[in-house]
Amino acid sequence: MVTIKDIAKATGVSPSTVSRVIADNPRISPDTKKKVRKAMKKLGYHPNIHARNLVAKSTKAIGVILPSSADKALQNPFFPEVLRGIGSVTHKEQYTMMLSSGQTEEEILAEVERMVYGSYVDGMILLYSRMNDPVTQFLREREFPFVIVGKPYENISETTHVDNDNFSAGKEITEHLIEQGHKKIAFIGGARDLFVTVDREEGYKAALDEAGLENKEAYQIHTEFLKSGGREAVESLLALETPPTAIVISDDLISLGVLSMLEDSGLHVPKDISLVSFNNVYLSEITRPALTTIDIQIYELGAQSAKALIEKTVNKKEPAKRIIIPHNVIYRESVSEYKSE
Amino acid sequence: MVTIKDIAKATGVSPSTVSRVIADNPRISPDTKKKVRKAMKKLGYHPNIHARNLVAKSTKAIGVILPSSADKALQNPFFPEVLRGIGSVTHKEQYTMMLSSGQTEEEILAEVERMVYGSYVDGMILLYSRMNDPVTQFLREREFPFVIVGKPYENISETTHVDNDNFSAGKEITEHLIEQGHKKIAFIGGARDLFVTVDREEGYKAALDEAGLENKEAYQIHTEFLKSGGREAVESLLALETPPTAIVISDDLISLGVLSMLEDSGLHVPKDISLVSFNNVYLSEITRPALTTIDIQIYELGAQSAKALIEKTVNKKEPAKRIIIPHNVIYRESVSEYKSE
DNA sequence: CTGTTAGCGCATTCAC
DNA sequence: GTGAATGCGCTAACAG
Repeated sequence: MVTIKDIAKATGVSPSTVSRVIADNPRISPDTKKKVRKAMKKLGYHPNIHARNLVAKSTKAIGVILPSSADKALQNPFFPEVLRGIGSVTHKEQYTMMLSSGQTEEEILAEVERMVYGSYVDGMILLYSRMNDPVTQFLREREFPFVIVGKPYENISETTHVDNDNFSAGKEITEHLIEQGHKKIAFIGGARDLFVTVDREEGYKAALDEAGLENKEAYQIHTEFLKSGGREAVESLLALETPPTAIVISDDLISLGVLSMLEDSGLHVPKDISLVSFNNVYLSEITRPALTTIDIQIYELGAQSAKALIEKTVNKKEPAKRIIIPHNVIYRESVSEYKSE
Repeated sequence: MVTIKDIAKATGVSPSTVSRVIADNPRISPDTKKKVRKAMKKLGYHPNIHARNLVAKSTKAIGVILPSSADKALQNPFFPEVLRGIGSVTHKEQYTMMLSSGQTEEEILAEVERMVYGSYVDGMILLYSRMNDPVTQFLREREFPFVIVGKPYENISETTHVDNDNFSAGKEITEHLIEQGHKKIAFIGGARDLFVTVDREEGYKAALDEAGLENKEAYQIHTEFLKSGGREAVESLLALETPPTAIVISDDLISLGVLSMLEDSGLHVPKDISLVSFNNVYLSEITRPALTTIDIQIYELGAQSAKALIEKTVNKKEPAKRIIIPHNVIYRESVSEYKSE
């Protein structure tokens, strides 16, 4: 391993000079800078982060916390995509990205504690948001920089987060359905304890209200992201005496399941029933018909969160921010006009 | 920040004793251990990794390299799942996991160099395998510990990797089709420069050969993982004068697209045509019909690779290993018996 | 069984 | 503009 001393010896200057060259200290003569840099390249010098961090107190690393991996939601293509977004800026800023999952909430908390106490990272990005989350609490108490992707449950105004305007998104997409003549519109969402779901649903309701449409309780169902649980719910929805002619679904992944079920029951999308959803994950292009969905710019969600976090870590007094990533409707083939009989 | 000294002072012992307690050195009396540990807990001591690593030369961290993120393949649910597997063992072993993506090959190489030269990590897991990969080459030259998930392109016997027996998997699943009476079986695979694809295809061919079935060139097509490129290919396959009655598809994700296309063309799976694929990603349960697929145990692939890597980093002389994770067929509804006319 | 000493690689005073 | 000295927090000899 080639150290600062080695290159000091090689160039005949002192270690501190080399250190200053690395930091690009303006008080070093251009000549020696050039000389030193040449030697660094020639000998293949690379700074040792541990030594550097030990003294500098900054790790140039951020931690990314995934939801507990017991959570099937992890399978959502959402995550690789945020990770990509985060990675793009950490890379550009020469930051390092530490990933932490954990099967249970306790495991996650333990990892987070280790990371902050052991000074592994300068800040954290939470890829989930839960009520009474011990991790969030811990971070807040220690005043450790963090940002949430999504909507915080508590202290919203004091915690910087990057999110979509899910209410508006829900409203817009529902309005699109209404414009197409639909009047009986259902909503299928994931677990109700997620803000995303709730917000999107509120938007859906608001659109119905504004259009003077009936807001039927029976039209709103909540089901697990994946798997069978939802089957019965959807079936009962279709068995209603006046079944919906269109459905707003809170996540592309759920749409996939619903789509299959529908076709299974002999209902064709969009001929017999229309479908819209959210996220614009690659899946939504592959399905037949391709899904009309809201693009929430997942990549950008990640990139912006990383940017905000890094800002926060370099300037501890950076105020809490709320960053809203714009969304837009991607029109594809899962919606058709409804002609009232 | 509470250091070793603080707790030394608090308990009236020397810093080294505290250090020894941390390392659980057997030559420390149970009494002082207890005393010291109590103080650590009380004062909230947590070791500073940077200090520790600076002297100990081991980072207790591993790097995980994703394929270049330009690659759409990153969207494959395969990745979150391997990550989960890796995370489970890093967590258990108190290791840390650093993630690195990068848009281009050069970016990735740069990150890897930074990681090894800056002694960020003790070893790396590569989640891809490519011909003439500069990263692999670099790691090999520097004799830096790494393991590949998948099959290495060069020096197979000298590089430890964890993989499935994709040849057998391809053979078995094809045999299943043959047992069901199918004689005209096609193969749809991803890019041909991936070993996974090739191996699975070879297995498919071997099964045909053994059964004395014709191995038609026109029955084998290769298409991008996602998107439209494949549409025409599949359509031409169906337009053949004797179209296949069953298709082996190299990845669940591709199956999803093919499935939609098929239903689109009015062909019902499995009534009109049977489908089998690989990976057993959660998607394969959701589709209608649910896919008969090969479970390759992605989670285990990740976990074993992490285990192997950690072993290798603690014992540098650990010989190169090849770890084969068993697969098994998951029978679902995308296959039906073929009754020859 | 425990304390003392030294040093890991680097950034940063303080001198000159 | 540059060098010498100091210390970050910890582990690892070497003593005793």
